[in-house]
Order: sequence, then C-alpha cells, then structure tokens
Amino acid sequence: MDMAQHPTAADRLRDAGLRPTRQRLALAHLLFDAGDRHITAEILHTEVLATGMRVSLATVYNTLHQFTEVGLLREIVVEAGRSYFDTNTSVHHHFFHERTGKLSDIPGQQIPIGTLPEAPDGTRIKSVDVIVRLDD
Amino acid sequence: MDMAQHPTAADRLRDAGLRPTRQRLALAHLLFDAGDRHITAEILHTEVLATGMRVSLATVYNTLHQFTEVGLLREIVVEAGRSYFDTNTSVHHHFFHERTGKLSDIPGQQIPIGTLPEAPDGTRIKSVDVIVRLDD
DNA sequence: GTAATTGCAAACCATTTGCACTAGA
DNA sequence: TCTAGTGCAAATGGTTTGCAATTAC
Repeated sequence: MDMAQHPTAADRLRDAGLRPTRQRLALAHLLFDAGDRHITAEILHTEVLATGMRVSLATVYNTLHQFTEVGLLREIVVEAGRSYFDTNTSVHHHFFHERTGKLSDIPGQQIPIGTLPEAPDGTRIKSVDVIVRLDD
Repeated sequence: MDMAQHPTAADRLRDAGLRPTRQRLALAHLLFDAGDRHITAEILHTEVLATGMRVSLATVYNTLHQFTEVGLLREIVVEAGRSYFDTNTSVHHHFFHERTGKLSDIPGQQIPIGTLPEAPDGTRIKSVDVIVRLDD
C-alpha cells in the first residue's frame, strides 16, 4: 500500500470520514507503509514513540478501532487478553506461532472454505476465521 | 459423557493425576453430565454457587486450566478478554453468535480442512481453529 | 503427617472511559 | 468558531498470584 501516491494517507482518512490528524497520519504510515503487518496496540504505541512523536496509548487504541470500523484494518483474536490488528483486510487466514506470539498470513489464500455449513436459523455468516496454531 | 457409570468422575480425575476433591467433582459434574457445553469461568462459578457449594472463582479458574491440560477440556478464544472452555475435545469447529456471545458446535464435523498449508520451516501444526462468526 | 488443594484478597494487565484541553476545518 | 480528536489518569474486568488455612490420601 503505497500511500505516498495519488490517494495520500490524508485522502484515505478523509474518505473514511476521519480527520487526518497528526497522530492518525503517523499511525497510518507505520501501519500501511511497510506492507502487511500484524500488530498490537502496545507495539504500535512503542513504534510511534520511537519516531519521536508523542501519541498516547488511548489514542492508539481509538485509532486502531476507528481504522477497523472503516475497513482499513481487521481485528484478529488468537489469545484471550490481547488483540492483533491486520493491515491486510482481504480474505485470508493465519498461522499463530504460539511460542513467539507472532501471527503470519497463510500463503496461497486457499484454505478450503468450500463447503461451509449453513448458518443456523435466521443468522448470517459475517466472517470465517481460520487459525492454524503452530508449536515451535 | 455419563460419569455416573464405570469410570466415575473420581476415577477419571484420578487417572488424570488430579485428586478428586469436592470442588473438582462438583465442577466436573456441571461440565460433563449434561452433554457438550461451551462455558466461561464466570458462568461455571455462578452455576456451582447455585448448587449451594462454596467454590472460589480462583479454584474455578485453576480447575478449568487443569482440566484443559489433561485433555478433559479444550479452550476456545473468540473474544479478546474472555475464554470459553469446550467439553467436546474432539476435532470440530464453532459458530460464534456475536450478538449473544454464545458459541455452538458446527454440526457435521466436516469443514473441509482438506488442503491444509504446510507448516513453515521447522514448525508443526498443533491445531486448527475455525470460527464462523454470525451476525444474526 | 504431609503434600496437594483451596480461598481470599491483592495484584495484574490489556483495554476503556471521563473529562478538560487542543487543534483541524 | 466549533466540533472532532487527544491526553491523562482513573476505572474496568477478566484472570492470576501469594500465602495461610484446609483437605485428601
């Protein structure tokens, strides 16, 4: 996602109805300028601080959730008590490395989600999450 | 799981290396006497208290984790900040009803986990979790 | 008797919230 | 200007922990 081109980061935020504030721009660059990432609020906060900017942890949480609401991020839950945010919002699934606590995309998009079960009663399938847990 | 028969609850706990204490027996009955269940520590604690027994929440947590370690339960993570424990330890997957916060088994066991990806490098697949999130 | 188990209350830790302050438009 | 956004510090909520008291064997 090259955000230094035609649709600038500021444009993308504006299009999503979010003011391109200094904080949101800084976070957007960290999130989207370096390809696909799986990141926690804590880590992202550490990273912004490392750039010299002062952004509160509360704002990092707000921003991650706002980005998720407007479809710029996808939230992934693999461990009770910690949320990951994925900058790749397309349909794909994950390896979870239990020892290191790291998430990675499963390459080749195609885990066979061919024969999905019918949603019960009056329900509707919102999404399908596949987590392949790895030992090592 | 009829635990009032040959392998009594006490036997099963002993076999797993856990002393069949009053608390563990009470929890085991609530968990295993009524078919497959998806339960949180809070709910289970409420249920024991309702039977008139005094069991601390800490013991409920300890017990759930011990049962999980010895393979009597399986832990399911669908929401950051809350753990579910599944009394059905066989391979199967779940619907998560987001509105009600309830988990249910996907019937017919067969989500096509046919073409699983290779585990990267020197890793080994420990388990595959499939969560179908429902809007309803 | 003695090691395992329990209960309690305090500690934890990621996340959320209330509210005064700041800054985009 | 005027509202959306931010920062801080306190609150939340599920879970864990330390340790003394209890219990299974």
